[in-house]
Amino acid sequence: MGIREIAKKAGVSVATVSRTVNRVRRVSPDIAARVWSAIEELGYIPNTQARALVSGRSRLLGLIVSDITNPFFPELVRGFEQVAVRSGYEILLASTNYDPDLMAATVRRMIERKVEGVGVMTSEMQISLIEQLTDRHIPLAFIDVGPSAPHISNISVNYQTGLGQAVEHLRRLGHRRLAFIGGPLTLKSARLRREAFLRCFSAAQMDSDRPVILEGDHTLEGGFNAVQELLSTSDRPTAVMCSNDLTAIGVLRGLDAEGLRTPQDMSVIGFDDIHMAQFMLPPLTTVRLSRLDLARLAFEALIGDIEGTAASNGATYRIETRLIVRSSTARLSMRDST
Amino acid sequence: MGIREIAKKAGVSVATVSRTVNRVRRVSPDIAARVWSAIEELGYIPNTQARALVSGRSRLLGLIVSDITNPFFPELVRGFEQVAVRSGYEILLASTNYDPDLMAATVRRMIERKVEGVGVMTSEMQISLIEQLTDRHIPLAFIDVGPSAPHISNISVNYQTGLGQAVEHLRRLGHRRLAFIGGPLTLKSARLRREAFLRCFSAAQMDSDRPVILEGDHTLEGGFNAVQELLSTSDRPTAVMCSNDLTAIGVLRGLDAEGLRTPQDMSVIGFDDIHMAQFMLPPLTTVRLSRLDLARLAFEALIGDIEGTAASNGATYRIETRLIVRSSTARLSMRDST
DNA sequence: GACAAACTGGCAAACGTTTACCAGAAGACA
DNA sequence: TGTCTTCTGGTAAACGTTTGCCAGTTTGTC
Repeated sequence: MGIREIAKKAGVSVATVSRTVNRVRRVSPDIAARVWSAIEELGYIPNTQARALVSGRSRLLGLIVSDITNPFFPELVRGFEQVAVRSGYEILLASTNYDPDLMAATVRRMIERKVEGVGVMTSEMQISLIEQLTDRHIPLAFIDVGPSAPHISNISVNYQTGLGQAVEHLRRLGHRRLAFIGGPLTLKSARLRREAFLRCFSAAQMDSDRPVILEGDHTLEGGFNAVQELLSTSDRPTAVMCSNDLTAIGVLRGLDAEGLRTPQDMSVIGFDDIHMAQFMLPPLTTVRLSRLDLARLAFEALIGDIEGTAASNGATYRIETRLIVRSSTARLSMRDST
Repeated sequence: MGIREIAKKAGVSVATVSRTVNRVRRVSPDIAARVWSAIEELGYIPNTQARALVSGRSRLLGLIVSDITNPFFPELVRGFEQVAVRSGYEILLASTNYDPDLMAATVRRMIERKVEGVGVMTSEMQISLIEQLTDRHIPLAFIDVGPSAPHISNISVNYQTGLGQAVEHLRRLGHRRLAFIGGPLTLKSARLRREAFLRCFSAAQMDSDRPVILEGDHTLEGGFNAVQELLSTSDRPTAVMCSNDLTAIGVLRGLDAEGLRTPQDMSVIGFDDIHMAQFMLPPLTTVRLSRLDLARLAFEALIGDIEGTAASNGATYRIETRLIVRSSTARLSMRDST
């Protein structure tokens, strides 16, 4: 079950077996054949740990997400896994559930396992933790919120495009009073989305008051609960933009609970375009942020740094967003336009 | 950065450092203190690979799911991860996407990484693959479909209870013509659900024809597409039971597309009770199968076998299901009862 | 006070690989 | 034919830990 047995069975040295398996340095065809058949016969599978120990390469990548339960992430995880496995890497997944202690423990686990890089798909990461990684020269790929430093790549999401299209879409439908339900303000990525929305709102010249800004928490419950608050505002908005799809789905449900219909009584737009969005009632108009692209970019960033093929310090990748119009938005009805 | 540096800094041997870190065999308090402070100072983190190599324990568990994108699984993964990490294990996640080749590759990866056990949360596993694992004495925990053999545990889901409650619920509401949208017939777990439904149907004495049985594929699209077929049957059913929640959600959407209302025109019941089910419009009546319990049981089964605390061959664990009534089911209206 | 038992620390051999270095054979070239 | 390369295979030293064994010291018992 070890390389030694194979060597003995094939009548060669362990070095030759290793070289055959790894296809490094020519080994004569007949000997290689002997080795392969011995491997076949004994069902030998190399031990990655030993391999990693001596070669210094674990071929392990960390992937940290904030909440695996949010459908956005499984789609991202799948993309990341696919491309990683194809390149011979394994992935170590961790869901931190927005808990800083868990995050710290996670980083430690990743270091213990000697990951060669980690994708951080969440914005809650203390500087000290980042340093623990970079001090050990472990490349990091952040989405949006990474500091710029050597061995840290950033996938920068262009919220502006999609959000701009969304606001414009609502404006054309006659909406003037808009609301925005954001994520927790402690999350930098949530703040970015909110700020981008605000900019788009200004740019659209709605000739109206400032939009109503509500704080959600990127969960279904958060969206549901925000509806009460939304409806109790004086001069009630006619359309609401949400910081993610989960929030929007919660809003849909909340509106229904209050006896309001979407989109007749309120237009709703989500963000992310999770697969399920198109199966909602009504199908959700939302801004698409491709998980597959995100996963690919994060992986490429990491690999580029690890294998030294890319400029290894602080590359920034850009990713676009765009509006997908479905049926949760509609022209403002006369009754509401007052 | 290795145990050697710590030893030198603390003025002790590597053995002592190892023993201090692992808290095995008393080491005198003052020496231990010296070691710990050296560790602290140098920011030493042990190398798991070296550890695993010599101790023969990787503290790695495999978790194979069929489709990480199905919300049922992330919830399960999270539970599994939580309890595993708490016990000092790491988890290697793989999503096979129902692809046998991917499954084979996955098994190989798991063996290479020397996992100590694997939870198989999918039913597509060829005998030869199972053998690859068991030949190496790697414990397996299956849900529903595992063969019974040494080192193979099974979590057996009692579909009967929940499904029975569901059928009875529909019967009381006056429904007599039922449909069932199953998963792919190639999936054993899908077959089990279908058969359990059939048994419950018979038991309920519906004094009617056999139910309409449709084949779905456990996806949103599958549910959506099945609706056409469902509506085109002669003597159209008045209620439909789905093999999982994703299918049910697809059905909700499909019915809406056909201009039918749920539950007035058709009652719908799902299976799993994914978190999102209660946020559908209407909130989905469904049969709950606790992911957390499932995860816990699978983990316990594995650990019991690994650490030899449990009867190590072929333990079977049982898990219950129960109906959660929400709003996607309603009393059969006069118009439909013919 | 003598002897045994129990502690505690160090030395060195594993664990299963990769890989630098070496040596012999074979081919190239004059 | 002699010398210089180029190939190809083997030997053994790593990689960073754990742990069996040994030895020296302390504690306990009579």
